[in-house]
Amino acid sequence: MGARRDLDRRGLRDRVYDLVFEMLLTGDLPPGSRLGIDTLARDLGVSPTPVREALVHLERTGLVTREALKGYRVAPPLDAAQLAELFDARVVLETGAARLAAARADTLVPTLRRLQARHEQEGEHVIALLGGAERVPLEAMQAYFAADGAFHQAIFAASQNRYLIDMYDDLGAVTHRLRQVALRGLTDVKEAGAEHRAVVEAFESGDPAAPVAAMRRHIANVRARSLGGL
Amino acid sequence: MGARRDLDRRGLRDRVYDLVFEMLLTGDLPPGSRLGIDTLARDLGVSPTPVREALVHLERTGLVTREALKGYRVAPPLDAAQLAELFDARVVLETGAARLAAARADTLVPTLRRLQARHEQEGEHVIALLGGAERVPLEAMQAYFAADGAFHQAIFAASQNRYLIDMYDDLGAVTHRLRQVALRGLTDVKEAGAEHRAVVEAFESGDPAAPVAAMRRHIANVRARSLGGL
DNA sequence: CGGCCCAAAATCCTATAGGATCCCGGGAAC
DNA sequence: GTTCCCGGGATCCTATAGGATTTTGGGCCG
Repeated sequence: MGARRDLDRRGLRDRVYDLVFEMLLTGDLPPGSRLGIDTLARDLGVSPTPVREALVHLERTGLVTREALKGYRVAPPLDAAQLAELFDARVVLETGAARLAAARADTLVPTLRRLQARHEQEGEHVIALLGGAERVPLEAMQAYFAADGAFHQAIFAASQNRYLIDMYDDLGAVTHRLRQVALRGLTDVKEAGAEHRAVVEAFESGDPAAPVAAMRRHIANVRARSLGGL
Repeated sequence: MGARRDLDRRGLRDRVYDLVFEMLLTGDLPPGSRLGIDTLARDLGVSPTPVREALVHLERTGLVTREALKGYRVAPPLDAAQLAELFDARVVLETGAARLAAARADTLVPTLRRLQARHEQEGEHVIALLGGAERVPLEAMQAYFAADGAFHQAIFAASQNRYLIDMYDDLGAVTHRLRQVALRGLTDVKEAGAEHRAVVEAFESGDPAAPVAAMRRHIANVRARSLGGL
């Protein structure tokens, strides 16, 4: 009941928000499909009111869209233009965060080394599974992406800038959706690992401009690999 | 009644959002003061339900804060750390937008010239009023800030990146709050005008890196002038 | 056979009511 | 005198009901 109490403590609206958020990230909901308020309320066993508020909250994340008096829908898939803009925005944020984080490279580098090791480990795991079966289990992929995300988030954390961190989190929700569509080739695991290593070494170099350049190259390569697969 | 119909068309919740948003931007609400849902509903003549949803929407802008089961409050004033982070984030976004906008300098420069002229005009207006009376009318100040904002927003518009634009708008709400506290000296009107001119010329130069550098200097100077006044 | 109109169902939106929680002030116990 | 407890008031949160709007399906007209 302690758990129940914690949930009550955050309010039912926040719980509904988390639930719907997860539903959207799993991706089993086709983009553009309706998110009926009453339907959601029935499925979740709550009244429409907290569902409405959770959807208002989700609307600002870009995961759902709203048309007044017409209801909510799962956000449509990203078109080519949005994809390009998304990567441009990521370059801006990630290079900016790298520039700020460079001032705290000494404390950042050990963390980065650890996360990079985890990232490569998960990558090798994926490669091993890839050789065996023809479909990699979802869990392994999620672990790999989580390790990749942790690496980037560590740099933002080191920037110690709450506004950049918030903006990156917002983009992260959209980015996650991207992975469902343009599942970038699993063959880029080695390259991504090498680029992460280059980023770490750039932080070690002491040159403040080096991490910025390394990160810019990394995102550009991710972009090329993602769009190339289309 | 056409207007009434348009308002109905957007939903009462959106209207309440706009109203509360304006209330917050005028700044007559002391930071940290409570935003009671029932109180707001009574003042606006609506039921608590749309007020609640408008506040959920506002929560994600950073203008109001929420404590579960305790209610909403006007966001507390920005402390020194937040101020520093805010300017760092602005540098990241504005230099990034300038880098992207540089590719479309030819169409951007005429617009910037026009907005810069308007900015300087409003600036001279403020200076003239400053010489006459001891307090500059609020309208003149708002016109000056609006011209300043339009200049920066034009660069973001030229970046043609909806994510950067959205992020800048979000920061804009917080930035506006800053002006109420750290009303940066009116004496910086001339300097700001010169810096804007430098930005325009940097776009004209054809060097993609020039606008980035000019914008970085501009924000750094704004920061110095703002924080110096404290 | 295609297009238009209208009515019914579904859905959204707002209002209201009741239960749960937090805050505050008074009184008793140590 | 201080601390603890507790009861009333205010506020938030969720549930439910009713009005307004959109959508859909059938029938009618051209």
